[in-house]
Amino acid sequence: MLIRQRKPLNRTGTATYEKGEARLARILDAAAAVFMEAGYSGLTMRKIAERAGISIGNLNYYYRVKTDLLRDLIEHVLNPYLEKFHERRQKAGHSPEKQLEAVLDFWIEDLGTPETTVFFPELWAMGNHDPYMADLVDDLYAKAREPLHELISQINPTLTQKDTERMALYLCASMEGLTIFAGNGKPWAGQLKAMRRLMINNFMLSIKTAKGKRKPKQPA
Amino acid sequence: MLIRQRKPLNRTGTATYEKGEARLARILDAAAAVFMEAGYSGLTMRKIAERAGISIGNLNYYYRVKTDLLRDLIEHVLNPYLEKFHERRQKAGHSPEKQLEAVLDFWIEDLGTPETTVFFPELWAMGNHDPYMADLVDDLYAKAREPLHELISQINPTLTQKDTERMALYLCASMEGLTIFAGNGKPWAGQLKAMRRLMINNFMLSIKTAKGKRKPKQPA
DNA sequence: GGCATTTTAGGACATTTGTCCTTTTAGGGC
DNA sequence: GCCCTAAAAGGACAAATGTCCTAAAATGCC
Repeated sequence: MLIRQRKPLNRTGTATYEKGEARLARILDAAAAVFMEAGYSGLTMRKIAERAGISIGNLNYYYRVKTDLLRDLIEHVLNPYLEKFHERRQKAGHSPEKQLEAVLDFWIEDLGTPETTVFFPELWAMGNHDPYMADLVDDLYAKAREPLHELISQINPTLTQKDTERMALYLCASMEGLTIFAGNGKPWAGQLKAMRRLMINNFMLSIKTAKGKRKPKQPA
Repeated sequence: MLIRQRKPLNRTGTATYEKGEARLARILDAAAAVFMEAGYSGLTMRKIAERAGISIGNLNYYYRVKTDLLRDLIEHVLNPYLEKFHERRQKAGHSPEKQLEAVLDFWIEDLGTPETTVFFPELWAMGNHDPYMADLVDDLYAKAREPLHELISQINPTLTQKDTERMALYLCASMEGLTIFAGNGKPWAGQLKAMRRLMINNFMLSIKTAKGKRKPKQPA
């Protein structure tokens, strides 16, 4: 009797041929599209398959379980953000003030895109019920705040480490919160630019006027 | 032949006897509990019935369709917020500055509760796929911003209507965004009070230093 | 060109879920 | 105490959904 070995269990989200590789990317694109339209609760394997133009059986060949697909999907959508942020920061090579303004500018501008407007609130909600998602989101934001942290510290060197972190979190939270009100299709979407100016001005003011307790001795 | 009339179609979320009234409240409580634990995607009629200690048939007697239950649930959870906000504002009867600080204080404090931390992100996500929910959330925030609007205008009367609205939105968005990072169980939950101080200080600074274009003539 | 492996399709199955129906029990008005 | 309606239970059903299985088709390698 032949003991038929099932498909290797760890075969999930991988392909060997180029064709499979391309299909994999299409699947994740399709999943992202469905996710944006219908949200997490409306994300079904059949909708993804239909969107990708393949059969359920084929989709199941690439992703045996839905959770694996979901995780790959999140990474597939999230990764470009960190890249974009990093690259954008490099470009603004002026003073710390100008650099920070450039980063914030980009951040707030991005929050007006349909992808960000829809995707992130969904992530926040998922994070409340799924520890894995919570960790993923926390990591992403921690990395996104790093440039803020560094630049704030340069603009106002008297701030302690903790104060700088809090200031960065303040900026981050304020901008992310704006998504709900001035994101794509939201009631205040038309005033996103005005809000951006208002926020960045106030951020700069807050950073510069914050009185730090750090000794003014500069170690390096 | 007797034409058997079905249960009246508009019979949804109402009860005639006191017993039914109490059951109705228990159902919404149970629904809220399930919603908080499992999110919208995990909210099923059977879970609600089990949580409320009744049968699915009985639950279906009160709510024939799930959407009706969901809408009542949202209202059931949202209504207390506006009441609490209104009542809190009355209490702080000092200067506009003190009043505003009191309102913001309460707002940020509330965002640390489990209910708010879990419930609102879920609403934001739902608002992206359900126009009804989007309207509901927008209305709620519009009402919640009214006190801010009024107090900001008193603190800095040189601001135009539009500038005042934007400033109110800025505060609102910043605070709501903090939910994701310093809400109940979040990584920064322990520093919620510090963040509250930081934010309110900066809010006050922003309001006072904002240079308005309004003519200083006071119409009334 | 043949062959092993990947890729694809289609069907099938158990479970879950919203909704409905019928029957039984309880409550209030007369 | 009777009767009509409300309240409650339990079962049932169709649709949706995640997962699995098998067979066919495509693909790269020798």
